[in-house]
Amino acid sequence: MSRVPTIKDVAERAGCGIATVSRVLNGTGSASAATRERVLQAAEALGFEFNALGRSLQSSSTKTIGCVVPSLANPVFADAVQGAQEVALAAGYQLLLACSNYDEELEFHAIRTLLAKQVDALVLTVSNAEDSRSLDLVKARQVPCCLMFNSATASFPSWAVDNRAAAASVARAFAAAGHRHTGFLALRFNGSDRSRQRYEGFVEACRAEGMDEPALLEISEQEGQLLELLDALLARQTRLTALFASNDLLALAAMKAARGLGRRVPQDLSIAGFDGIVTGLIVEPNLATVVTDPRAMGEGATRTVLARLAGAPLPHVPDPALSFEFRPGGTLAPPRAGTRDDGEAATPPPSTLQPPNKQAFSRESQP
Amino acid sequence: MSRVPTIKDVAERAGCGIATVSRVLNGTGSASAATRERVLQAAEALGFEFNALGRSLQSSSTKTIGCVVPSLANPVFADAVQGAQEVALAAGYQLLLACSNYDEELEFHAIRTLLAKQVDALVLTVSNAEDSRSLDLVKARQVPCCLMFNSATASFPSWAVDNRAAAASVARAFAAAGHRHTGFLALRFNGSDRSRQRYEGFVEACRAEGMDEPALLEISEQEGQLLELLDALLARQTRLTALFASNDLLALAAMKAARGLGRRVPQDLSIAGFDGIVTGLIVEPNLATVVTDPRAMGEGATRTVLARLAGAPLPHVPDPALSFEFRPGGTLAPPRAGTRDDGEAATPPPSTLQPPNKQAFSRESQP
DNA sequence: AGGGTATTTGGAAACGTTTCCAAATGTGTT
DNA sequence: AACACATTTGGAAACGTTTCCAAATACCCT
Repeated sequence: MSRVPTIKDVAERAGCGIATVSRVLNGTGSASAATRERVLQAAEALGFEFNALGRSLQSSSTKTIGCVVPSLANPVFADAVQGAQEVALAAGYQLLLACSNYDEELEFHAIRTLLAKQVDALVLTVSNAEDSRSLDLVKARQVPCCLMFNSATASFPSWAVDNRAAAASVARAFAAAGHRHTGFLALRFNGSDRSRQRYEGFVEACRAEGMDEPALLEISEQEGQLLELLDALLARQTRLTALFASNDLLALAAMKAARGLGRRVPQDLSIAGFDGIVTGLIVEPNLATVVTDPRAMGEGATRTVLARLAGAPLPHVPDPALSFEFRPGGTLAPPRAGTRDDGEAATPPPSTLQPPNKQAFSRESQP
Repeated sequence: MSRVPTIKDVAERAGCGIATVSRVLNGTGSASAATRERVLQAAEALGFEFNALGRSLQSSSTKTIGCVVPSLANPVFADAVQGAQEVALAAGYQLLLACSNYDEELEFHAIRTLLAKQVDALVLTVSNAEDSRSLDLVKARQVPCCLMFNSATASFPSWAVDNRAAAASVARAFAAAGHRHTGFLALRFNGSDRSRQRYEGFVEACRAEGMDEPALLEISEQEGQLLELLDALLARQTRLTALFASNDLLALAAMKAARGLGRRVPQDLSIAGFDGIVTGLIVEPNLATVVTDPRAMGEGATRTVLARLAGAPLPHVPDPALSFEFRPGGTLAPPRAGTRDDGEAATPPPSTLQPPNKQAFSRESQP
């Protein structure tokens, strides 16, 4: 029942002042061999551990980094957080994690709480980086902050992919395969500026390629019935020959739904995703997608804020326009002749790009 | 450049004492309408927010729950953490997250740090719950703690499945299909007591079913070449007709490797996994597996510690022996006649169990 | 032995809060 | 006008550290 020992208890037991204990245990300042020994002994005997609260209050550094992502259910963010966590750990920091669930209100609240807890820095993926109460708050508080996935802003650096350019590469792949009637599939559009940017880039590139304006298939908030909603949505879209989903999870769900409706992938409907999650390489045929490296983003963003904290030169942020790679896959093929409405012969899908990544499993783990 | 305002600044601006500010802003104790107004005004003007360090130091409560899992790369843990996070948030707590990377040393260090940061409680998945330095430390510190995935111990409750019983159900399914030569596939065995328990349960049940002693296929530490190692491993095991992987991720990898070796699944090799991750329902054929609910475990474990903190009656922990369900799948079928070495006719796989969960996608999210 | 320097030591302030307690102010009653 | 009593208020202690600074002690040299 004895409460957790404090430095005072150690001092008393060692018969010295608390200042001495602090110096000995922290290895700062000098102490005679005799006292050092007594202090060490006392600390050991009591099982003493410093209370980080007192320390942080005094030093105004918590060795903690706040991290906010929309959700961990998407492996993209789980990987990023994992990367962030590892980098933080290596530098002696810990991660205070919050999930915003794609809700701007929750996001704001989470960041406020993290700031109240005096995190030394923030690593965030926000709902809308360009106009964000959350980021305004961060700016006002002057806490080092780096974004992930969001595009960089005037105030904050970011480790991200150029979503517009990446989406354009999908549009070009669709065009090269001979598609004209395409669709863009998004889930809860307004919780994610990334998704909107992908849509914009896709529309623009489709236009540039002389394709029809893509249909926007948006699924709203409802939880728990994604497959049903997709069924309904796809059943209505009979002209589409190619579908670009704003992420791989959605693409895989669409694939399943389409097949449930009796539409073969890719013969009746080509599908491309975004992110390059490993599941896309497990399904048959492999999912065509834009491959990104979420783990690297989490690591990078964390290294960036750590460098700012250390006053060290900031690490080089890779060019977002070069941080992705379109990966062809069996889900993307020319439309069948019957569904094509232009006169050209079917073009084979581009095959100049790298084969599916053999190492993709390398980071997997076990329960 | 002005530093973050403290309660003292507010008091000064409002022309009152800090005690009054504290009372007004916390809504505790009384204050005249006039002062209340002045305080509110001053706080607003300065953009004041309480510093949680000072508060926690005084109240000895940080409203923070420490959480340690082996890794977020496995969706099982990502889901559990997500669940824990949501439950914590709803109760006004935040999650301080650490990943142990299946390393007992890292695990211990993480928990020590969390304790130093004065977390109010812990939610953990440890390497080995029965004999754990980490848990000894937790016990010594008397911090409320609940496990996830690990089996409950004398000292700590847990939200988990009965790994032995679950593994036995796989053995029975193999037996019912007519398999005799089976194998158990594990990755880094000694980082996970769950994996060991599954092995034990599997071996025991195989014995009870009169099958051959299962081959143990263990993959050691090396990162970055899982598929290659699997290839080598499987190439050597030609007698096996059925393989039980200690988790779905591994099962899916094995499936891919087997196919790469020209062995058809399930005709040449049946495969079963563990966890019931959604990817198993996306691949063709669907992965036979033991379905669990990791999110519920994260939520439950967190509710358990929250109840202890609140002095409320602890929530009922579901029976681990009933917290899983074997799900048949196309990857598990009777062995081909040629590979069978007993005289019996092939038994069709059990079909009494529920169909694959249609709602499995319901919790997915987007980037 | 005495003076000087180098080392060791502990008291006290500070970090930002909450809360106890006593003082001050306000209200109502005779 | 005096009193009892309720409300409002602020000073001060406490939470557990680190660190400044001055005091105390040790050591060396003449």
